[in-house]
Amino acid sequence: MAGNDLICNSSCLACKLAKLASTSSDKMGRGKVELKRIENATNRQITFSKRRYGILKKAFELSVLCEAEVVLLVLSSSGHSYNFASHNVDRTIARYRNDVGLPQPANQLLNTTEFWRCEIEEMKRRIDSLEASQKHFAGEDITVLGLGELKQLERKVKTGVERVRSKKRRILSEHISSLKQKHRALQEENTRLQIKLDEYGEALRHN
Amino acid sequence: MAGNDLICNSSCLACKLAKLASTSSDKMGRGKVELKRIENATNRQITFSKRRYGILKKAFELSVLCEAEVVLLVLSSSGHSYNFASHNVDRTIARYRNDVGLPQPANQLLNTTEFWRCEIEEMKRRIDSLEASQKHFAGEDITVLGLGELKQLERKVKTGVERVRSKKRRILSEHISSLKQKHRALQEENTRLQIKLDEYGEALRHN
DNA sequence: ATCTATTGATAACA
DNA sequence: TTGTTATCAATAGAT
Repeated sequence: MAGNDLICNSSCLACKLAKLASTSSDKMGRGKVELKRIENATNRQITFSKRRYGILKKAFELSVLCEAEVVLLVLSSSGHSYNFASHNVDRTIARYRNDVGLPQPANQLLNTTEFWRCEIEEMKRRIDSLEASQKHFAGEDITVLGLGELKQLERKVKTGVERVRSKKRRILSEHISSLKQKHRALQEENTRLQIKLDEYGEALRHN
Repeated sequence: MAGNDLICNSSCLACKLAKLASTSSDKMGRGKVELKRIENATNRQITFSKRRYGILKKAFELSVLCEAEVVLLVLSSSGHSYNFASHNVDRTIARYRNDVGLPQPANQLLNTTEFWRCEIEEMKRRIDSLEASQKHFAGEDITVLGLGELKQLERKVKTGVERVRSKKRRILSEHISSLKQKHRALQEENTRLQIKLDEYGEALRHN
């Protein structure tokens, strides 16, 4: 719920979008696309270009067709910024603030700034290292690794595969046995019905 | 041209949209719709609702798929406001201003505390997700995964193993061939030395 | 960038 | 308004 508030401040329609993320998958074009971060950087960039154009067009159309005041800001993860404004960015932002109710700025806590800087630096390092080993698990960017590291990595990844496989097998076999059980139940039901039917026919013949 | 500047501040892709207005007409759904204000108020309202939902969805998808920071503000002509923000409206606006090179309005500049909060929250989330998938790669904590996710994971991990193995093989074979080469070199050296030695012995005998 | 097979969005209608 | 459907638009993957 708190998460939704972050995503949507004044329109509850937007809140539904958050739910969409977990339930529906996005299919478009030739393939299926899960509604989650596109991992391949190249594809992500291409999709970004295409969809960015698409949504800017939509924003423009909405403003023209429905006489609405629209601002769209898009910042890529690489830092580029793109925007559309039907009227004027600042004016629309001002209006939006007015509608939402101006949040008054809080005092700046200069004392903690340095602390947070460190905190953030640390987190960034952690993210970098995690991303690196993530890639290594997938066999990417392993040029930098030496033979010892490779051996260690191989061991880890191998047990990973084993565990994933056994888990998958277990799920599948559970699925299968549940199906078998259902099948058995249906067969029994069938037999029962057949007996009833036979009895009925017998009764009819005796009349 | 001046009109285009109003519509698009930093992205020239958006400028093309203005040209679209005069050249192409928008067809969608059952009928044709000219790209101009819908005169019928009822239809305008209906279209506004539907397209508003559509574009909010697009904004959401763009932010998720491409890891972009997106803000969409829509103000209807009747004064209602709707918005979507992938992260936080104020933060994104601040970044946008920074990118475009505009000075931050004073009240926003002071609000950096909130900005850092968001930043840190985001990093924490990223770390959590990375740690989770890290564990998944190693076959830990995979109880939470469904069959589909397991299959996907298996595929990734399998290619990971393959790549790590082939890299290891390559390193080993390079190592081996370098050893062989050294061995060959030593053998040649040996032969040369032997010849010298023989010549030397020969010379001695003749004296 | 350009081209299609597919899926998505939506105008009109109910 | 909410849903349905016929059509056109957007776009994922391939080139």
